[in-house]
Amino acid sequence: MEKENSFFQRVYKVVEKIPYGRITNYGAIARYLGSARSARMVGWALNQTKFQVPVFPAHRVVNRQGLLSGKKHFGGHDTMAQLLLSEGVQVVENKIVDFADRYWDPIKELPPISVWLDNEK
DNA sequence: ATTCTGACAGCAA
DNA sequence: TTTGCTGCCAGAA
Repeated sequence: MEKENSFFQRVYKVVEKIPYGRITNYGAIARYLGSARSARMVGWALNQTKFQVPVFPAHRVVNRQGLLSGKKHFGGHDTMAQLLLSEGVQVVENKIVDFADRYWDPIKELPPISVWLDNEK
């Protein structure tokens, strides 16, 4: 069990806000949360959301090159790619085709994390 | 308690 | 341009 406002919890809150059909990357989330060098941990956090119900949109997070680096953690074969395809996001050879157009940056789209946290108190 | 290992990314060489 | 090291946080051994 983690603390309520642990880094992990924050990651989840941000990922939940990623719009349908849009994607972002690990680094962007880390930066948004104020620890720019924790991109790695974002992935680690998502790893704990496997097989969660309702489906946690972890498939909307890829690495900065648009590659589905977390693919293997979705069990089966191309589950991650298929989830994306079902949202209209084209994937070719583990890579998102129109990455730039689909890109969603939490830093631009969401209010500052500080404001957000206040809101929930 | 200490050490290791990640779904990454930035920077030094 | 490519490779390698390091930071960051949490959990497992």
